[in-house]
Amino acid sequence: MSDARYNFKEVEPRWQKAWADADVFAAPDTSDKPKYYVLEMFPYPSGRLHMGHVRNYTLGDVVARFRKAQGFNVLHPMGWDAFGLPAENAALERGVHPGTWTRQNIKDMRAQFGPLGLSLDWSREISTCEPEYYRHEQKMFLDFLKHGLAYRKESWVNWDPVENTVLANEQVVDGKGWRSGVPVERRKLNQWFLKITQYADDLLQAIDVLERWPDKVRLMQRNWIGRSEGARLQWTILTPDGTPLKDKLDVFTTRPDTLFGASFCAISPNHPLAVQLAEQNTELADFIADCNRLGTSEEAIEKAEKKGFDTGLTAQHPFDAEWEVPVYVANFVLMDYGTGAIFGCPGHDQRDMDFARKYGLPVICVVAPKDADAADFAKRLEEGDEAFTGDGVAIKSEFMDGLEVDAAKRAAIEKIEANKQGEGVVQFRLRDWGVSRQRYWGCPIPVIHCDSCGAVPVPDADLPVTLPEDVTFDQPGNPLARHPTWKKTKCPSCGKDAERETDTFDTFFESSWYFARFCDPKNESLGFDKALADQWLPVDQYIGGVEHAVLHLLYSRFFTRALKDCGYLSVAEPFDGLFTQGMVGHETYRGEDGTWLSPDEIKRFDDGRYVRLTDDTHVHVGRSEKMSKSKKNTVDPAHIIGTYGADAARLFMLSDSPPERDMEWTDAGIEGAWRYLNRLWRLMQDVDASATDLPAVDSHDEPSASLVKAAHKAIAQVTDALADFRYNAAVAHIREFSNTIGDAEKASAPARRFAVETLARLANPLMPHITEEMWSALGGNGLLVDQPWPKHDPAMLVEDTITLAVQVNGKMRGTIDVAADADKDTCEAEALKLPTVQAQMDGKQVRKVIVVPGKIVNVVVG
RNA sequence: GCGGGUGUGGCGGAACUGGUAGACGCGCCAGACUCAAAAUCUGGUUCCCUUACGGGAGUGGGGGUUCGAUUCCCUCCACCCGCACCA
Repeated sequence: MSDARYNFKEVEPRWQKAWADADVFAAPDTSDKPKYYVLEMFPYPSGRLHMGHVRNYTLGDVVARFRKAQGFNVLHPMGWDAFGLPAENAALERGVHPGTWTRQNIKDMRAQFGPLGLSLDWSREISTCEPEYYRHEQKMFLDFLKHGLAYRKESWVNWDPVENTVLANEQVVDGKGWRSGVPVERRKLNQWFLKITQYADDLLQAIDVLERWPDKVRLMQRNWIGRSEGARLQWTILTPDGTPLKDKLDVFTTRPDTLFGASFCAISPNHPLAVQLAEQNTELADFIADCNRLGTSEEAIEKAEKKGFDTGLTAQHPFDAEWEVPVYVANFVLMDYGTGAIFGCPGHDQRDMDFARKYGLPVICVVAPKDADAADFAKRLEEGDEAFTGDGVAIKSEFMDGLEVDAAKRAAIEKIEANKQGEGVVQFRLRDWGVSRQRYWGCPIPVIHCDSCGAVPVPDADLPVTLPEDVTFDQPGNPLARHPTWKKTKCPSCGKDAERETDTFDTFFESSWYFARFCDPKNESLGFDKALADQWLPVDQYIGGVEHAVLHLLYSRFFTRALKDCGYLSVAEPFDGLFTQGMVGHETYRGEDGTWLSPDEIKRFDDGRYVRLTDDTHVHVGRSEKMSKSKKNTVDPAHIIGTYGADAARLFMLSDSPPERDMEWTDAGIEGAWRYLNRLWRLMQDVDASATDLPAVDSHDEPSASLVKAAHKAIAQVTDALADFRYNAAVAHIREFSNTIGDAEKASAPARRFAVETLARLANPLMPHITEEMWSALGGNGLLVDQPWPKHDPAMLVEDTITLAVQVNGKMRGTIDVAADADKDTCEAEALKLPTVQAQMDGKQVRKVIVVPGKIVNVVVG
């Protein structure tokens, strides 16, 4: 009699050691097998693994183990996204150096990874905060400079007043910093930019090719890139006394067809013309200052009134020199989009309509629905407050009259181009990626500023530019900027005294190419060897949270293209398949005073009431929300794994919900998973390991035959489910199969042994430790992790007799058992014999009988 | 406001190209074992009527197509997510 309970504490570490000793997860660069690159978004080394990590890496591990068994040469690496602000905050709070803090966290987290039993190739581990890593991205940046893909310019930026640094557009969410959560301010700074807009069209079009990406993410990227077709046209600006300004006003529009409905022009408060006018006009200067003070937060925009300031200038209509419209500075015109100037057509743009009504500007209808009475429609529109933005035909528009919107647009653009007043253009919402950050714990930007030569690249021979260790965090601001000596250097070009760039790269810089570094992680002279990158890339299956849909995932797509154009590698798309997993949540609890309570501060009664342990007061139970410290609903993975083991944690995570959906962590769920492991354990102990002589399926031994058939069915079902990320369904099929084995008491010993062995093999990617133990107990050769994936025999799925559903008028009335190849007449006759069918036919006639072979018999009566 | 997604028992969720709705699990109920508990095992568990046999209703609401709809079409509702003064 062996142990009644499965002892994971002994079993799991033993197999982890066996895998490590045999080095089974190392990915050789040369192999006969086809490659398969599985990657999960690498973690920031916070020091603590959380449940979100466990879910992410478990999902990736299932992919990796399944593909390995299917005969692929699997690359499944792990590393650390090690630069970032939390390290500096730790330095500030505890006086520990960011490097020391980060490296200790990496050590701690690596230790926490061990008990999970993941199939990782640790020989490829990388850490982005080490010069061995970031020196290569300094080189890449210099190559981008040479290829015109990086530039420096002064511009308005998003300034996070808490993090004391600039943020990229993608890092501003609802007008707030993505990490600090405080409203960003606008500042004008000199910044380094990467020319992501150069690839806007390609990044957009190639989304169509990313068929193995979630539609949601593809859509988000499409919207973010925001392509719109329209025209740019130049308006001549006249001063109040009628003299034209030297510079014409460049305006972007998507509706050139509505030009004859123009009633004003408006420019952004930050438009050069506005700034210039404000120099002589304090009222305008105050207005501009007012606009800039306004936050960009959601509420601020919502509440903000559309305000304009009449400059007194007028703009000459492009198609009619006699026609002049007023020029406003308006708070709703963005300097960041288009040209920072618009023409207003109140009849066909709601915002322009609101503006026109407020400032008493004319409303001219120039598009009417095809079937409407044009004059009547125009009258109502021009008297009302609603703009018409639908499709229709141009009216009161001279040469465009009668044309539908699209045709009118083309005609307008033709005319504008013929008149040399502008041209048809494609405008993107996407902005260039600002990568300068005024922080210490990041990769130094390898540039030297010289008074005579300007910004000079650091020569290749002087790379890497490493971070100084002796920095202080006793005051706000960038420690690099106030370091006494670090920035002092000589100009590589003229040799005079010069200063280093003290900004560092955005942390998304490191994560934009790490997947390529894993292909050749030890390369000292290059970021990676081109041949190796070409061999392993693209990543076949990438897995991570949807929160990076337009951050990391877009930057990486751009970066890979830029690297390609600089000759680093050959692929343009880094991630062939993407899977975005849901969050791990937990119920939340609040006391009567509103404070959050953790699960161990409350007590649940059988009747469903919850009270606070300290004083028995009522506890409000909230819905499941993403685990967070502030809501006190976190569950520590280390504690769970210590109590139930990695396999139980993995099983629960995989079985509870489909992987793309949010899941709720519950005690009952993990308990249930743990019970199942013990069930597997007992199942295994009932098997005679020596019964290896599985006979051919014999109809005289029905119990054995059906068990073997069930095994083949399970192989087919589990294989399909694993192949398309239906892991919860895979678990259901595995459990169903174990129920079948448990019930098959009359099956022969060889049949039972075969079934349990098959079960172990199918469950291996999900529960690698206990299945390895089962394999070994059944006398399997070598390690289960090295075994090929089982194949089902299609002949085994064919049944002799089948059960057909019988309906009367579409309602289920019973079932019949017939031979699998029974003809329609037989099925019909059998169905009509059913008493429940007869009862329904009382006094009625059979109109017809529909027999769908193998599916259903439907008797239509009436 | 624009765009997208989701809606199935007490709960998480199954259901291939329209064909036995509720697989699998959680929870719950009953029983076995036990002095007792835990663990385990057996049976039950969509709702309503019925001792049972059986019948009726049922996949967010309403309508449609079909012999047959969770699945296809129209419409409405609720919730979630993304973007948001984008010219």
